[in-house]
Amino acid sequence: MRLLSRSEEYVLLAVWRLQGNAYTLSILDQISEVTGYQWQIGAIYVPLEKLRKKGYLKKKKGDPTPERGGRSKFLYELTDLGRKALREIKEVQETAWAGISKITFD
Amino acid sequence: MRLLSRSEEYVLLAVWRLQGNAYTLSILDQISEVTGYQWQIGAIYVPLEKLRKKGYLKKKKGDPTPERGGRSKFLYELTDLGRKALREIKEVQETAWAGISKITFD
DNA sequence: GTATTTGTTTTATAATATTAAACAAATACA
DNA sequence: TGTATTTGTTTAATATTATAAAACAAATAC
Repeated sequence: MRLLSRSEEYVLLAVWRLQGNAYTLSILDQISEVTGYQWQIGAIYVPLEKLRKKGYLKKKKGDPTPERGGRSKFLYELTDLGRKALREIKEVQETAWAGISKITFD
Repeated sequence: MRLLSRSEEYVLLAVWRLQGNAYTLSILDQISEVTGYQWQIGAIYVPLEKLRKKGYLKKKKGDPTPERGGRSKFLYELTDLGRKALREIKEVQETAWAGISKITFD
């Protein structure tokens, strides 16, 4: 049983955080904001598709009536499996980081 | 500016945690324990060397007097740069995960 | 001096990440 | 209409990381 890759983790987290407004570009911006540097779109698209195929994300066509130009979005949302995967990686990370405090770093 | 890869992160953390007894095999065991599945040695050795080359880890020959058979270890320890890298990835992760609670998952 | 133990290093392959560009569909407005 | 603009998705080429298995090295014991 392998861990989620780092980009998979961040994509799932961004989808969770964007609640109902998660699509390729908004996910990209979310992750760039959170990590502090600009991610490229391929870094999102590939794991997105992978997560969908694994059943962690559900993809559906967005509203067909955008207010300005531009094609319609594909929105993503977490499935139960996706939530479970997040829960698991969170636990692993808490174990890995347990005990590390600011003091440790001085 | 890129993030540490996941294996780099876990190797740094293991070295920190093993304080003075961090060498390839003990790091491998630490990470396997923390993540809950058996890692292979190549998954450690490569990032170890990379972290050393980046100046995050210092490598030194272990005591030349092991008690039983077996060659002597190479011990690793964190440098200031390594501690800084850990601090940074910790901050990114705290930002990424901020607000996620048990309730969110129910 | 050779078997056993402990540990490091290499190599081949698979999976992920990165970058850049191509492609698609919607609106606006001449 | 029809073409420019905007917003968004998808593909493709390359580089970097991860995985697995095996080879290599150095120490002790007897």
